[in-house]
Amino acid sequence: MARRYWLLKTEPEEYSWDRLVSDKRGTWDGVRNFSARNHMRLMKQGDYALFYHTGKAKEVVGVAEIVREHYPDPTATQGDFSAVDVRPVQALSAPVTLQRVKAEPSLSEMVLVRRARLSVQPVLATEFKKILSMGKTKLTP
DNA sequence: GCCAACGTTGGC
DNA sequence: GCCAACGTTGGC
Repeated sequence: MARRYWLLKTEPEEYSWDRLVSDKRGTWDGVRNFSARNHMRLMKQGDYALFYHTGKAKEVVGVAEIVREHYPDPTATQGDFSAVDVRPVQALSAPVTLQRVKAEPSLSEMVLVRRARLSVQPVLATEFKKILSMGKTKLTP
């Protein structure tokens, strides 16, 4: 089964890439949107996710890997929500800003552009590769 | 800080 | 099951 690609959005003040790097592993919880949750439930171990800083930064800063598939969100006191665990794979050599994503014709269909508010999004393999090349980054296995 | 977009809730 | 009202997100 081929690896699938996602995008995880976070306020860096809340949980940043640097924090994930120093933690070495993080729990992605607190998602309270059904569409986002449903995407999390489709994530498989080994899938890659673009790590996107929203708010002030507005840029893709790194690649994370799903290391634990969905389980009940420990922070959800009510409702049916899920969490996954991630680890940092690699920082982008050059962060890719939202501005550049929007200016790139081949990325015009990205969910990030079309449905900006969705916090957990699917990403096409072609889009994922494009972001990496715009970020001057080659993943080292 | 504003506000458009959009997801959720609840009355009918 | 529809849809108006409401709340939240996030880009600008």
